[in-house]
Amino acid sequence: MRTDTRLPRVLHILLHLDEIKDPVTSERMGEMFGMDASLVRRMMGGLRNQGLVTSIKGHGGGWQLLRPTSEISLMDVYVALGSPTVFAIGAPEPSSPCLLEHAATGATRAAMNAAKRLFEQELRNVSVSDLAAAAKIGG
Amino acid sequence: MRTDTRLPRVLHILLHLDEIKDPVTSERMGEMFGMDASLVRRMMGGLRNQGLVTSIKGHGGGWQLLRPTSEISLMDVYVALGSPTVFAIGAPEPSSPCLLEHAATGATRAAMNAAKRLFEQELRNVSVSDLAAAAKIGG
DNA sequence: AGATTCGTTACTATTAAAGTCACATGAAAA
DNA sequence: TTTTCATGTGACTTTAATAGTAACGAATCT
Repeated sequence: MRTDTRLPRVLHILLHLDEIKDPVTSERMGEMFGMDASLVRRMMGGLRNQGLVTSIKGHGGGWQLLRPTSEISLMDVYVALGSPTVFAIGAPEPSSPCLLEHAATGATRAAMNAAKRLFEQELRNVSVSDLAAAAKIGG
Repeated sequence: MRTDTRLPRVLHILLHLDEIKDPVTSERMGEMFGMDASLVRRMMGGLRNQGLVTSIKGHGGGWQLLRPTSEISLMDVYVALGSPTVFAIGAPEPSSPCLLEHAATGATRAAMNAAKRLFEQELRNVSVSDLAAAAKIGG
C-alpha cells in the first residue's frame, strides 16, 4: 500500500476549520489542500460518524466542528479515521505449530505492540488545540 | 505495499540455522518455510553483508551462522534487512509554509518518532538466543 | 424549480514487498 | 576438466491498501 497520510492531513483540515468558523465545502477544502473534493468527503466522513464534525447539505452547507478543539485529541481523530494500520511491518499468524516460528512472531509482535501503545498514548496526550497553540508560537 | 514480514521470517530461519549447525541451502529453506529459494537468498543477502551469516557456494554449500545467537540482537537483524520502513502511517514534508500544516505534520511525526525509538529499543534488548530460550520453555 | 452540497459507488493509479523465472558465476566432486 | 551443485542477480508478475478521479442520486436551501 502507499503510506497512509490521512492523519496529518485531517488534522490540518481541522485546524483551518477551527479558524474559519463558518461551514466550509468539500470543494473549497479540495482547493485549499490540493486534493479532490470526494477524497475530503471520505476522510471527513469518519469524523462526522464519530461526532467530531457535522456536514450540512445544500446552499451554505459544508463542514463544521462540533466540539471545541481542546476536547478533540489526536487519538480521537485517529480512531475516527478507522484506527488505520500503524505498521508497515507485520508478523502474520504462525502457519505451523513450530515453537521457533512462534517465538520469532511473538517477539516481533511484542516490539510492535509496545511501540503502538506508545504511539497511541502520544496521540491521547495532544489535542487539536495544542497544535493550534504550537503553530501560533512558531512551534 | 504489502505488509513487510521479513523480520519474523528471517528470525525464524536464524533459529533453525542455529539448531542445524551444518550449512543449509536456500532450496531446503524454501521447502521448510514455504517460500521460493530466490526469496530466501535475497532476504539472507543482507545478513551476509552485515556479517551475521556466511553463504557457501557449490557442493555442500548453503547458509551458516557466523556468530553465536547470543551476540545477534533483533536490531542487528532489522538493520541487516535494510532498516525497513516501520510505519504504514506517514507525514509527508509540508507542501506549503502554512504553520497549521507544519503543526499537524510535526505532531504526527513526533508520535511516530517516539514509537519508533521504543520499537528499536525493544529490538536491541532481545537477542536471537533469547527467542530460542523462550521457545524451549514454551514462551 | 433549480442550484448547491453531501453521500456513495465504481474505477484507475501508485507503491513497495511478495513471489516467480532464468541464468551467470563460483566451488566442489567425479 | 567436465559435471553438478549452490549462490548472486536481474527482470518480471502479483498482491494489497491508500490515493486519486469521475459520476450521480439524495437532501437542502433560495
